[in-house]
Amino acid sequence: MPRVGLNQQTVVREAARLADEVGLPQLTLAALASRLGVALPSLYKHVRGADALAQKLAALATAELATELTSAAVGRSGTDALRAMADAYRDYALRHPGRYPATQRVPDPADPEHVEAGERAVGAIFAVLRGYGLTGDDAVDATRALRSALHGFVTLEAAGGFGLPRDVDRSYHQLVASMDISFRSWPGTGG
Amino acid sequence: MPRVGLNQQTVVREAARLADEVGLPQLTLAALASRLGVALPSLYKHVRGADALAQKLAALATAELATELTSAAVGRSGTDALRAMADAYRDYALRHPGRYPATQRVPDPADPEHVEAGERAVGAIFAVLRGYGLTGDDAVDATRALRSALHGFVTLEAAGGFGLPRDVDRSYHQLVASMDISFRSWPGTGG
DNA sequence: CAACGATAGCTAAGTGCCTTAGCTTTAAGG
DNA sequence: CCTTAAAGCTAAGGCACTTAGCTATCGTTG
Repeated sequence: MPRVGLNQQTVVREAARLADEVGLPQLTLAALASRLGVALPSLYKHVRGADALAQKLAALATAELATELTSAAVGRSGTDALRAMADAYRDYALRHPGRYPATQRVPDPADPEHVEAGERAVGAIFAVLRGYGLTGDDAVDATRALRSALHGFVTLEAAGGFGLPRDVDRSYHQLVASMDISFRSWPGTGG
Repeated sequence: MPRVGLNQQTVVREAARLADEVGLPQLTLAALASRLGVALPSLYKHVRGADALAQKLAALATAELATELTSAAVGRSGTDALRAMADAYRDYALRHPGRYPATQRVPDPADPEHVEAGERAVGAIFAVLRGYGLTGDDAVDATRALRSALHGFVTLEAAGGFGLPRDVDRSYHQLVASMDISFRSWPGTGG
């Protein structure tokens, strides 16, 4: 029995690939072990268990998403930045149907990389909203609004929740355009 | 062994109650059977299996949500209707943490009541948007935007995704206010 | 180069959940 | 009263997760 030479990173990375292929709910330790060419209990040498794997996968996916959001916004501002970031967000969700839902897990305080990834993702959104002059409580509200809109849209889209034939790309761009208008005259009370 | 006298409706209703108490993922046939005072396989006399139960629960919850949305909007229009409906939406999600995620399941074409419930829910939103003068493709886009925003918000809220101390109620109202503004000058190309 | 120790990976075994098969008994109706 | 549909049961198998304990590999060290 030659050793395969796994470590936590290879296991989590393969879990991410598998999740994208078969869907997050179908990501099972059994399937992952078979994919990696080891017996199921061997995975426990690298990951504490199924829940811990899900958490590490969340950290990985959140970090990836944060990086894509950041790099989409770099060098742009205002409407331009918002559109680029929104497109990057949806692209990631569509390209990674298994990883994306994993990003919804709340960062584990015991995993610094996970926490940092979450902060980076929210920070990227915050930065774009700064370009609209939004700060303080207004920025918090606007960040929540933008996250809600983007997350809600891609979730409903992925779930097949949009039944009508109307072009989904176009609906998304309309949504982003409407958020752009909202941010220009954010209805905050100012505090 | 006295008969308990179950039928599909009592089973599904109890499943809904249980889901709200313990969370949708923890709604298990074993827990439900024990709650109803029967052995687990007895449930199969009333429901085809775990997946069919989830579908019936989705139909129930979707119908309830549709009813609440409709009754919130009745007798109102414009901003007033939008606010009332948005509040009803979030109230339902918060009061029914197990039922609400069940509503995200795509209606089963083989279950007319489920399909009808889904149409009723979307129809309620459509009706409110008609009050903003939105019709045709614009109404489709706006409906998707509103669903995305509301669903995204309550999902993130329920998942504990809003870490900062800023009042969540207020953020929600800001989101709804911004959607209201957007709908007044919907950025559609006109079709 | 040989012995050692850490550990990757294995088999075995137990739990919980879903599902099917087949039996028993209730209770409704002729 | 007797029949019968079906409500509910026990038994048993499958799949997923987890733990315990063993084996063998490989890097390190004497």
